[in-house]
Amino acid sequence: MPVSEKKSYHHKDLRNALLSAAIPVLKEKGVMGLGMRELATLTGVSHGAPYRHFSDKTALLEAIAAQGYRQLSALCNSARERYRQQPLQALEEAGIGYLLFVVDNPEIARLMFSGVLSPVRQGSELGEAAACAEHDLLRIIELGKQAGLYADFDSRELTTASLSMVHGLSMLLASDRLSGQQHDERSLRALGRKVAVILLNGMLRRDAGNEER
Amino acid sequence: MPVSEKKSYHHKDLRNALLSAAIPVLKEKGVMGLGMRELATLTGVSHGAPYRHFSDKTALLEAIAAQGYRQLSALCNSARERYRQQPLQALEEAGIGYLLFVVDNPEIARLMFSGVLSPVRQGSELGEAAACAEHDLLRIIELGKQAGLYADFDSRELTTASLSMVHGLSMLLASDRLSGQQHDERSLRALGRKVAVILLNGMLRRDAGNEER
DNA sequence: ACCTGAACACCGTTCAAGT
DNA sequence: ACCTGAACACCGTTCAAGT
Repeated sequence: MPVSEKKSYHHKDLRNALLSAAIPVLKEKGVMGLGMRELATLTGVSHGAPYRHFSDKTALLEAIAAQGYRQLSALCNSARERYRQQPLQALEEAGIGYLLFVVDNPEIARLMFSGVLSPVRQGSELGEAAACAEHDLLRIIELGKQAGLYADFDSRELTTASLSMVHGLSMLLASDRLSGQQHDERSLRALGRKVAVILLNGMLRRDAGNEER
Repeated sequence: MPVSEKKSYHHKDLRNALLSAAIPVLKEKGVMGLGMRELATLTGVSHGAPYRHFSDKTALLEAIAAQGYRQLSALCNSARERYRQQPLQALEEAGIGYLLFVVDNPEIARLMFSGVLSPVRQGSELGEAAACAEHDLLRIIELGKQAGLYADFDSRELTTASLSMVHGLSMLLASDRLSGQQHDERSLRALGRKVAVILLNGMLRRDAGNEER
């Protein structure tokens, strides 16, 4: 029996199969609707099997959230490298990437940000991934700071403000709380840009030739 | 047997008793840890009783979220009336009130904003309360807009930006995602003010004497 | 009108036993 | 090392019956 037929007693990579199976379920029925037993059935395995790979339902959810953070990290790093010489574009691109990710994956974002997954304990896979993503965003802001683009706020304040803005906008969009807003990429990019203008308008120095945009 | 001893067969106001009992449980164990049966026990009633008052666990959670929105409404309206002549102070005060509410009641905020309570169907108690709160915030921004304080953005953009900022900051704080940030009212007000400076700095016109602060 | 208590179908989780 | 299947304690929800 070839690999194509995975009827073998041992499921090749049950761990990843479970994670993959969880995502559509999460999208359709939300966190409260996702069940361990259902996941087992979906991956063609008995209901006890998942516990070889995840100690807990929470552990499974944490693994999914960690994947999400890794996507955010990747996205920040790619924006930073792509616009190495234009820190503002890099920031805007990362912000819009963040926004698109949250809108495309609202349930994963909920997992990451809703706090359902208790106060992230230090050292866990999830904690690592989250801290890493935060740091990757901060690096982008430091880029602009070092280029002397921003007004006299310290980096901490700038990061807090930027993160708050993009995070808030993303979550509002993800929960459909912005009346009459389209969710296609075009509209979202336009909205992101408008909000970015207000934010950057508040962050930038006024004296120099900040006419980069 | 006097009213103090509520051993009577009929619980006087079970509905509100259930809602009150739910809040501390929510704070301690989160949404996933709250059970209908537990709530029944806590209010001294059999496990079937709550279903006379809430068709569903979801209905109970929606009622709690609706209470939260009503608190936000109240807070906006009080800020608007208190600073009727200073639209910026009104906005800042409402924003900080929002922030304090979310930090003090993170689990309720999660209920309100996490989207666990499916796409808010029109006409429900929850939908009404949410729309009302949103509108009350918008009224504050309109106040400043009419006073000609803001730069040439339309009201929609200004509202989106303000709401995103305060909502994002609140949720980040509520889930402890802002490293090394204290949660006492003093620190929170200070943080809120710093972020408000950046935001308003981006929103305000520059020509006139916007030295209100 | 409101509450009780038995009942039902379903969870998450554990664990001896199988391969 | 990994999976099965029975078992356990616990859910949310329903409903006839009580007061």
